[in-house]
Amino acid sequence: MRMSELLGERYKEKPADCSIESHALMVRGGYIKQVNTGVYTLLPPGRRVTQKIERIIREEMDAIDGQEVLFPVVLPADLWKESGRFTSVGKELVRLTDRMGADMVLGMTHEEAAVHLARDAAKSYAKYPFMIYQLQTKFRDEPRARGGLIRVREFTMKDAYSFHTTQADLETYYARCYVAYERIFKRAGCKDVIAVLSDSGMMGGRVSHEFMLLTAIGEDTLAICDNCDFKANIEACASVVDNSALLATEALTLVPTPEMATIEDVARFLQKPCNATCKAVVYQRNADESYVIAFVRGDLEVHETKLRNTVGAEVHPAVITPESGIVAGFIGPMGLDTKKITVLFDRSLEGICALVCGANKQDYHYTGFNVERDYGMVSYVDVARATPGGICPVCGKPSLRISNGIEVGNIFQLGDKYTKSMSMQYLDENGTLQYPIMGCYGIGVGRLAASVCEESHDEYGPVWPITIAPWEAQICVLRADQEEPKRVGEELYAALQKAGVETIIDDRAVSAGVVFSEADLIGAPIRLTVSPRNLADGMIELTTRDKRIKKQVPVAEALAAVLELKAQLFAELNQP
RNA sequence: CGGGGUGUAGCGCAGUUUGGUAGCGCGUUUGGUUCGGGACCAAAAGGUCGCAGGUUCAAAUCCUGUCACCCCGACCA
Repeated sequence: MRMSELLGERYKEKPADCSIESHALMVRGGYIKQVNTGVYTLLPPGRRVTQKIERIIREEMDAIDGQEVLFPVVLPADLWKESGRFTSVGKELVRLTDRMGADMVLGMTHEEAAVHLARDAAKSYAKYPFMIYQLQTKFRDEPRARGGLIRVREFTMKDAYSFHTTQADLETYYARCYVAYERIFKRAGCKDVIAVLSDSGMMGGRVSHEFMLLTAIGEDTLAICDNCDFKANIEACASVVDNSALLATEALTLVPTPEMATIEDVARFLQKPCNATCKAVVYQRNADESYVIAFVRGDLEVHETKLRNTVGAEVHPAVITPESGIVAGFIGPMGLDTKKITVLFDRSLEGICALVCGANKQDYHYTGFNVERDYGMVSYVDVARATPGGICPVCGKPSLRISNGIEVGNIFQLGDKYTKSMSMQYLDENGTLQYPIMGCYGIGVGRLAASVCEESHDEYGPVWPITIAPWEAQICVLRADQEEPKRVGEELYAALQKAGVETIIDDRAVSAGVVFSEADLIGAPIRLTVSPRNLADGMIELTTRDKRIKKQVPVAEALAAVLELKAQLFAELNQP
C-alpha cells in the first residue's frame, strides 16, 4: 500500500466527541468513521486489523474442531418465540416486520439459529460432540453506546455453539475452549486479559466465564483475590463479611432519632458503628410495581443484578408513595406488611446480635435488634456488593481487590435451555430420545481491536502487535522528491512485498514531521526510514514502533534485517 | 428512560449575551521557497449556521417545536 493512495485522512487534532484514547486514536488514524451512535464504518487500516484478528480466531476455532458456518442476520421471530426470548429480551433486540407483516428480528446472538441448524443435522448420538461457529455482524440496540468500538450497536462477533451428550463432555470441551481463548488473546497481543467467573444473565445456564482486559476505562467491575486464584465479575462475587466482633446482645429498645434518616446520621447520633446498623434498600418489581425491601448491613450496598437474580424478576429503585405504608428513612423489619412487600435479609446481617434498625415510624429507630430473636428465623440471601478489602469467598482471606475490565470474550455452559425449549433431540445408544446440552462462546472482534489499542498506545498513536497491525512494516521516505531516497524506498518496497512482508510506503513528498506523525498513527511495528542523511553512508534506519530497537543497517542488508525482525516479533506473540 | 452539554466548511473552534454582508486555525487545490518530528509565502475552492415554524425592514443570534450527537446515570451476552 502507498500512503499517497490510502483512503482516509489522518487528523492532527483530537476529535471533540472522543473521550477515551483508543477511540480518539482510531478516528485520528483513519481506522473508523462514525455513521451513527454506536455504528461505524471501518476504513482500510481498521478493516485490516479486524481481518487479522478474525484470522487468528478462525485458526484457533478450527484447532478445537470448530466448523465455520454463517447464520442469517435477519431471522424469523418464530425461532425466538420458540426459545421464549422474543418476549423476554428487551429493546436491545430489534424487531421488525416484513412486507407480509411477519415478525422478524435482527440477530443479536444466534443460539436459536444454531439449534435450528443442529436439530436437523444431529439426530444421532454418533454426531456428537460438535461445534459450529461464525464471524458475523450483530446488531444490538444498546441503550448507551460509547467509547468508539468499545461499546457499539453494530459489530462483528465470533460466536460459537457446541453440542454434547453429557455434562462431562461439555466441561471437557469448555476447558479446551478456555485454553483456545487464552491463545487468541495472547496471539492478538492483548496482554492483560484474565478470565473471571460471571453471571450468565439472559443467556441462561450456570457456569460461565468472561475474559476481561484489565483497564481503568473498563465498564465491568471485577473482584480479584490477591491471596488465591479467585476472580469474578462483581455481579457473580459472593459477599462475605466477618461479624465476629458484633456478638454482644442488647434489649430491643425504641429510641427517638429525630430527622436522622440516613445510616451515617443515625450511627453518629446513636454512637454505633455503621456495620452494626441494618440498612433498608427499596426496589419495585417492573412487572407489577410491588415492593421488594432488601436489608443489608449498614456499611454495604445492594448489587442490583444480584438482587434481580435472587428475586427472579426485573426490579428498579423504588418510588416510595404515602399509600405504600413505607416510612422512608425509618424502614425496619419489625412490622412490615410481608403480604404486600417482599422482605429479604442479606447474609451480612447474619450473626450480628444487636442492630440499629428503622422502626417503621417517623423519627424512631430500634437499637438492640436481633434478627432471629425479634423477627424470627429467616433464610439469608446474598445481594450485597463485594467491597475492596473484603473477604474472598474461596480462601476466606480479606484480600479482595476491585478492578475495572473490558469484556473481550465470554464462554457459557448453557445446559439444555435452548435444546429443550426448541425441541432438539437425538437418539442415544439405547434408542431413547435425549436433549443435548450446549455451550456457547463469544468474542467481539472490533472491541478486541479497540482493547489492544487502548492497552498498547503512546501519545502519538497505536503500538500494534505485529500479529494484528494493519501493516507489518512501514517505509518512511524522507525527501521523496529526490531521486535517490525515492528509488531506494521503492526498491525496498518491492523487495519486502516479494518477500511476503506486508508493507506500506510513505511515498509522498511531505515534510519529515508529517511522515513520522502519520506513521505513528498507522502503528506498523517495523519502520524503515530512508533519508538522504543515512543514504550518504549507504545506510537506512531500522526501528520498531515500541522504540525497543533503533539501528542503522546497510541498504543491502535491509531486507534480511527486516525478515529477521519480523520473525522475532511474531515469535514473541505466538509462543505456546 | 432521567440529568447535563453540543450542533457554524472535511477536522478543531470563535461569533449568539446586545439581531445588521459568514469568520479563524488545520486540512484541500495551484505556484514558489524549505526539508529528520505535524515548515513558510502567495493565490484559490469549500458553509441552506442541524431541521421546521414564528417575531422582525432584517435572524447563526430572539421565541416555539423538533431531530441528531456527546458525557453521567439507569440498562447491558
